[in-house]
Amino acid sequence: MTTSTLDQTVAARLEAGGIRYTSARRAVVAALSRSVGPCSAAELYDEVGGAVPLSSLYRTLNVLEEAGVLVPHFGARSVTRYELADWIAGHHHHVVCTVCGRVEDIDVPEHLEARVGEVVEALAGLVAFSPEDHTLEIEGRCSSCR
Amino acid sequence: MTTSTLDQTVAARLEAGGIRYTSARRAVVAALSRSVGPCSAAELYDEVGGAVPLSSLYRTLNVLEEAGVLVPHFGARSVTRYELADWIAGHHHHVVCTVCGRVEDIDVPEHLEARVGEVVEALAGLVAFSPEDHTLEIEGRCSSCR
DNA sequence: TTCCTTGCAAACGATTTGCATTGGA
DNA sequence: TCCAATGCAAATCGTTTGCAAGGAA
Repeated sequence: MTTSTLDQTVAARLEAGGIRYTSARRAVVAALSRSVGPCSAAELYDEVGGAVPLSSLYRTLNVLEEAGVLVPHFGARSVTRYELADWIAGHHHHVVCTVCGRVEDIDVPEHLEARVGEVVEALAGLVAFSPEDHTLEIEGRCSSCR
Repeated sequence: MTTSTLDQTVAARLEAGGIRYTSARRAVVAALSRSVGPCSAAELYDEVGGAVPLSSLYRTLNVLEEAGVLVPHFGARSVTRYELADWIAGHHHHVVCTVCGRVEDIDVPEHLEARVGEVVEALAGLVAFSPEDHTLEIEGRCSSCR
C-alpha cells in the first residue's frame, strides 16, 4: 500500500469515528508504515525526529489503537510495540530474534495460514474457547545474528 | 508431576548450575506449579502470602529464568508473567481471554503440535530465520465470559 | 466560541539496584 | 567460614495524567 493510499484509508477510518487526523497522527502512521516490524514509543520518537514529544506520542498511540488503526504487541520485557492493524497491513505473524531482540513481520502464504487457522480452531475447541484472533511468534536467530 | 518430583527436578537443575535452591525459590516454584497459567510478580507475592518481599521476588524470578526453570510471558501491557519452562511443564500454548484478561494453558495433542511445527519451519524458512521456539496464542472469550 | 489536541511537568506503577545483614553449604 | 541470598529503601524506566495553551471547525 502506498503512503497516500494508506493515509486515505486511515483518514476514512478516523473520520468515521469523528476523530481528527492530525499531523502528529499522520507522522506516527507514516513511521509505522516504513517499519519492518512493530515499534515502541521510544523508537517512534526517534523515527519522527523528536517532532512529537513522548507524552503526545503515547496519547497518539492510544487514540490510534482505540480507533483500530494500530495494534499493540507485547513481545519484550517492559516495552509495548505497535504496528498497523491487520486490516491495513494484512494478517501476518512475527519472528523475534533472541539475540538482537528485533521483531520482524512474516507475511504468511495462504496455504500455511489456513493450516494455522485449523489448528487454532481445534485447540480452542479443546478448552471451550471462542477464538477471535491468534498470534504465532517464532523465536530464534535472525539472519544477521546467525 | 507431583510437587516433590518437581522440586527434585528443579533442585537438580539448579545444583548443576551451582545455584542454591532456597526457600524463597521453592515457594515461587510451588506457587507456579499450582497456577493454571502464567503469574505476575504481584500475583506470586499474594500467592506466597507476602512471605517474599517484592524485590526478592523479582530477583528470584530472574534467577529462575536464567537457570531455565521459568519462562517469561509478555501477554499484557505492563506486566510480565512467568510460568514453568516447557521442559518441566510440557510444551503448551495459551488462550487469552479478551474480556477478563485471564491466560490459560492448553496442552497440545501431538498431532496438532506436529502441524504447528511444520508451519513454523516453513515460515522461518521464508525469512532465513533459525527457529528455536515458538508460541501460539489464541485470543477470544473464555467459557466464563462467553 | 467550543471542543479537541498538544506540550510540559509531575505523578504512577512495575521493576531494578545499592548496601548492610542474614543464612545455607 | 564465606559467599550467595535477602530485605529495605531509594532509584529507574516506561507510561499516564493534570493543566494551561494552541488550533481547527
